[in-house]
This record gives sequence, C-alpha cells and structure tokens, in this order.
Amino acid sequence: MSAPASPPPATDRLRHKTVSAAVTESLRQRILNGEFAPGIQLRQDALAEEFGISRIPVREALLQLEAQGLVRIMPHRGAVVTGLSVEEVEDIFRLREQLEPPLLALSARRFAEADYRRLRSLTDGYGAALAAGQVDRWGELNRSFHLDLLRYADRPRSLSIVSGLLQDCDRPTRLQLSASGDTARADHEHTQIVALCEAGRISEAADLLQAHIAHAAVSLVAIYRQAHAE
Amino acid sequence: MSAPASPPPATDRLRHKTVSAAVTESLRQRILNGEFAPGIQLRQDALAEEFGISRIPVREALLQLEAQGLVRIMPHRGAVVTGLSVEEVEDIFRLREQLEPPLLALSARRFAEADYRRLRSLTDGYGAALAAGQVDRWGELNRSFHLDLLRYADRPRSLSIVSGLLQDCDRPTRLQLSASGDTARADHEHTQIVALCEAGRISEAADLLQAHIAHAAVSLVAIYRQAHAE
DNA sequence: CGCGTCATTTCTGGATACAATCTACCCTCG
DNA sequence: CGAGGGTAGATTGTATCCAGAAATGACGCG
Repeated sequence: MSAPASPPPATDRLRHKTVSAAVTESLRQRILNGEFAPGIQLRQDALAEEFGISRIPVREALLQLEAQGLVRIMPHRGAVVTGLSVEEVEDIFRLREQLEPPLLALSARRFAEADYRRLRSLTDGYGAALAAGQVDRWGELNRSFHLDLLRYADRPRSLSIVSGLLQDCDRPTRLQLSASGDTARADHEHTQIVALCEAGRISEAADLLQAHIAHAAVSLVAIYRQAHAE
Repeated sequence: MSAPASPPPATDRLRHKTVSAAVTESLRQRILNGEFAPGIQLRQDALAEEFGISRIPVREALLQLEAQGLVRIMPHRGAVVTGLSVEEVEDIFRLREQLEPPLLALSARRFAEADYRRLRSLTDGYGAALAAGQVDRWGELNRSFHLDLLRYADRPRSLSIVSGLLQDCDRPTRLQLSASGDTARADHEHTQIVALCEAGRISEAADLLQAHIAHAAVSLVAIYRQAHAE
C-alpha cells in the first residue's frame, strides 16, 4: 500500500526473467522443503501479498505447479498441496529401477574426463552436505547426480520423465529420509557407480545403479509407511 | 487424509466449469488435429478475440498446454506449437514398449465381463472409425483402448506417464499415419490382445502388445522420417 | 551499398477492478 | 430440538487497463 505507484525495484529475491517464473520456483522449493505440507491450501491472495505482487503471477505459478503434480487445483476451490501415497512412491521407484539402468548403459560410453570430474565433484558435495546435515542441498545434489549419469543417453523424453520421477521421490526423501542412516550407503554406491563407469565396466555399473535405486526404495518406503501409519 | 479409493471415471464427462479449461481443451484438440501445425505462433490477443473472451483465460490455457508439452512459451516472445523430432518419437515408442506390456500383465488379471465388453466396443468403434476415415476419432479410440488395457494395473504414476506418451504419439499418428495401410493390422492386433487376455493367456497378450507397439513404431517412424526429409 | 542505431509498433507480462462461485453461519420453520 | 434455506463473507475466475520487452522499419553513417 505504501508504494503502489512507484516502480518497486523491491523484487529483491525475485530476480528471474518473469515474476511468474520466480514465484513458481519459490513455491516449488517451499513445497519440496516441506514448508508447505501436503493438504495445505494455498491462497492466492495471501501469497500475492507476501510476495508483494498481484494475484496473476501467483495463479500462473500455481498452474505450473499443478502441471508438475505438486498441487491440485479445483475450480473455485483453490489449490491444495498434494501428497504422495505409499503406492505412488513405490511406483515411482519401480519406474526408476526400470528406466535408469538402461539409460546409464547408453550414456556411460560417452563419458569423458570432464564428466568424471563433474560426477566426482557431485558425489563429494553430496558427502559434504550429508555430513553437514543439509537435507535440501542433499536432495538437489542427488537429483543432479542421477540426471548427470544419464546425460548422454540421447533419449529426450526418457530423461524428462526420469527428471520428474527424481523430483517427486526427492520430496518424501527430504522430509523423512534425513533421519535415516542409509544415506551413507547411497553415497558409497554413487562413488562406486562412477568408478565402474570409468573402469569401463558399464553393465556392472548399470546393475549397481538398479540395486542402488532398489535400496533407496526399500529404505524410503519403510520410513514412509511408518510415518503414514501415524 | 489418504486419497479417495474410488477411481476417477467421471473426469472426461465433466462439464467445463471455467472458461480457462474450455479454452485449454479447445486449443488442445486443434493442435492434435493439426489445425495448428508445429512452428505456428499462437497469439493471445487473436485467440482471445476469436473466443470472445479476455486474454487471461487464454494465457492460462497456454500455460497448461506448455505443461502438457504441446506448446513452448518463451518469455515475452509468445507461444509456439511444438513438434516432435524423429528421435523423440522413437524414444516415446521405446518407452511404451518398455512400460505397457508389464502393466498389461498386472491389469489383465482383474478384467471382468464388463471390461471385455468395453474393450470390444472400443475395438469395434476403432474399426468403424478406420473404415470411415475419421482420423481424429481413431486416435482418440486408440488412446482409450491402450489406457483401458492398463486400467487395473494399480500403478498411478506409470499410468499417467503412459497416458502422456499416448497423447504425444497420437499427434504424429493422426497427422501422418492416416494414409498408411498399417492401421488394419493394428486393429487386428487390438482384437487379438483382448482375446488372449480373455483366454487367460496373459503373458502372450503382453508379448503381443509389445510387438504391436513395435510395429506401430517402425511404421510411424518410417513415415515420419519421410515427411521430415522433404 | 552495407550496417549499426534508434524510434515506432506490436505483443506479452503484470496490476487493478469487477463478477461469479463457494463456504459458513444464522435464522426460520416443522 | 433438528433440518432446511437464505444471506453475508471470503475466495476464486475473468475483464479491462497499463507498463515493459522484443520485433520491425526507417534513418544516418561508414
């Protein structure tokens, strides 16, 4: 209300190309971080006022989030943050088990020195975030690592699907696996997958990737079941 | 709370309660029908005037279409209808080959009389549309048939992915396979898949489904390559 | 004659204002 | 005392209007 007429350069933290995209990203992070828990209703007016903008970019952000499956919009009834059922989580991990290993086999052939350096730096950062307990950073690095493994698979649609799967299993992971001790094992497996690729033992790397995803699945599903049984 | 156990069968018949949703559906149909060819730029103002509405619902519709991958929006530069490259089409069919057969194996066990009736009516309508040369109806029925085959797989995320794949390979199919004679073969294979399921020979049905998708893939990719080489 | 620069024009992105719809509470009636 | 309906508040959906970015064209300069 104080500065409606003056062009507010007060878009401090909203420094993207469009306000809509910035709001989308911000809301997405907050949902993934658990600040907006499943079931919570997101009101356009409140969000608009909080960001200091009008409701239009908020609406567009919510639409994009709905497309990504993070919220559900019902006409005239607002947007609600979606949660994943145990069945959905299991399905997501099964899909990852099915999709990622063959893609790795395709991609790993084309790895060069620079790729291995990048992958190692990701696993290093992963371990560091793990030690520091930075759960959100951990999830981000995990997703980057897995996507980077498949980078050269040359299957555009497959990669976009896997990317979506990673995002969605990232959310329950951040929320509930942070207390689990199984992340160290994941870290070790990541390192080993890279080493196998570099040694040219690609099919072994693919097998390990599948086992890695399966391990993460059982660990996460167990915790997820426990949390949902409450 | 957990998700309602009742399946959502009423999603398609639901009347459009908002202008935005109606515009989304209309534009989607027009893109799938080829009225808006890939590369065409969709201007908000023109569409709004054509529909006799303001630009806001048009913008939201375009956002939803972008989320579905049908258009690509670049900031301040408008929305253009996307096309699929040959690599993407191949990838999509490979994914379908990989995903659909195991889902059919899961789903087919639960088929009851009513399901077989529905599937047969779909194949019948398919053949009829084929004979009548109704390409758009054909594509719609094909998609319904494949999704109906997997209806009881109980893999929510898998089904939503397959649904997206079907929509995207439906578009090039409608545009270019209409002239091909391979649709009769597809029709026959559809019928046979249902028959195998009904006879309890589920793994054979899954194998045939995979072969069916593979056949469609080689046929479509060949035509697609030819059209793109011109 | 080609190219860079600037103004105009067009279109999209965002803000404000208004209308339609849903929710909740209260009042009346059986 | 409970059920049904109606009204008021809140919240979303849409229209209109304004500002800013990108495409287009003309003009001047090398």
